[in-house]
Amino acid sequence: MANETNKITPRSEDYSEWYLDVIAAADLAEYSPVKGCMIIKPTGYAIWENMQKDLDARFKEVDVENAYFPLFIPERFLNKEKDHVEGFAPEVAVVTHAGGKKLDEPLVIRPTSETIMYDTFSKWIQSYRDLPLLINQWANVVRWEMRPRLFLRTVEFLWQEGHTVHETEEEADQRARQMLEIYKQFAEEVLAIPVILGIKSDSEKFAGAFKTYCVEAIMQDGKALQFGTSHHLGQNFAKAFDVKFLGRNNTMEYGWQTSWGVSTRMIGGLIMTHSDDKGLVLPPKIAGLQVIITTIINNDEDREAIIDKAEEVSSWLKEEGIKVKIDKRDIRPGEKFYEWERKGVPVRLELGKKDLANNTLFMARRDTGEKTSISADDVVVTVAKTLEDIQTNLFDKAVAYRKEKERTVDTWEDFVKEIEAGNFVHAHWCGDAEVEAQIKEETAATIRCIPFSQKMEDGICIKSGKPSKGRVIFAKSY
RNA sequence: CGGGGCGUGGUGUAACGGCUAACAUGCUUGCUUUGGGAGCAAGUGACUCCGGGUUCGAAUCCCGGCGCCCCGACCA
Repeated sequence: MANETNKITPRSEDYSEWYLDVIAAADLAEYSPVKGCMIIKPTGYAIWENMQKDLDARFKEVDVENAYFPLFIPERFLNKEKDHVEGFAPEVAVVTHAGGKKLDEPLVIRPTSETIMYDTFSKWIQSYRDLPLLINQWANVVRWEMRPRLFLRTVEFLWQEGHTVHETEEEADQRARQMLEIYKQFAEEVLAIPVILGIKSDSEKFAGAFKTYCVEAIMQDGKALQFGTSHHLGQNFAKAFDVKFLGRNNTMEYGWQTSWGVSTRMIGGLIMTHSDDKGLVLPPKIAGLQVIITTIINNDEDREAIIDKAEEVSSWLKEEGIKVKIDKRDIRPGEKFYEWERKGVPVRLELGKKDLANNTLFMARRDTGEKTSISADDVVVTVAKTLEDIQTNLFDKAVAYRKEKERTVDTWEDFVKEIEAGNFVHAHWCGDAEVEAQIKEETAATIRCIPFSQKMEDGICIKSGKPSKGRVIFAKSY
């Protein structure tokens, strides 16, 4: 472990250090020898697996199927869509040599798979009867980013990318928004992260997209995190890759496409939303381990009885589908408590001589730190209810926090002040990209999204003074 | 690529240009312990990142490398 003393910098002192300390203390990940790449350790990967499992089930419910496409993309594929190549050119890794010789055509390591998938889709699709085509892929992608940050921005990352083809523009748009909604539900129900849905301004749009919808979340330092995106690609890629079909009226038409994805970045968001200065805090629904039973053994006579009881309680909980483990290591209790706290296990049950005598267990919850003695007979019900409580409490806390950080301003002075203070600011914007760029230049704030919840109201742009029809959300972001 | 910081036992740190490079922690062994990071004892462990220079003398000062971290531009 990077930091054996496991001291965590308080959030108030240095947010970045706090974030890295939590990751180290919970043993989630570390940087690899290849700069910018990340090694995800078992503890961290377990979280990813849980995310995959839950999302996969949600995708299947809306008829999306999994497939896998190659890691390598012929360079010419990328060049076919103008905005796409311009957007990704600076950050792609290219293989020029293989098999001991120079390749005739360089191979790009996928930064995303639109191009290679759509080349294939064009062969799969003949008529409107082949539509909609709904494909998802779990994969790694590589983007040579300038500055890495564990989970939030690494050179190689794991993600899920969904790609669909539709007969009509409306259907594609609907699908893009449907997947966005699924991300929202997943974020809020499972990760307990409240999110805002909206559409990106042109300058923040995905390279090659017609519209980019997004899911934005707010972290404990007030910065925004793009949690996920869903793009309505229009016919841009279809035209570039010849994704055509014979329509109902017997004419050839280009498909309407979408793509959508979430990545290991979500783990970063999870950490920054819930964790505290003692370490990781995991919502029960995503925790690899929901309950840890720590034995407290004073002398050898009690050892067997305590362990037996722990095993018994553990089996009751397992029967209810609760993920539980017993820590019977022969070390002092405090050491165990601190360790599981750092790792974010939602509920800790302590079992010692006194509990055995009273037929009780001592229960501590990670989110509030609250400790109570509970009856061993009711342990299953109590723990199940507590897990639910923790899930709800974490979400409510995050919602309250977001509310606290949201501001509505009408003057440039207030805008600058609130952005400085690390808030999410609702403000009028005239829609001019140059004004947007100027605001970014002066305050480091970007338009996170034009929220779906935007109320249409006349106003004047905070920067240019020109008329505006509604407020957009500005914030500093990761 | 720019700005800042830092390289000393496994880890975290200390040491005015001057004694055998110190302290904490870890690890090993033994005993005693166990309801919030235990105690005692003995042991283990560092060419002070590399290369040069200044000096009677360098972890310390100078020059040059290399590496790491943070901040910014870029981004899921």
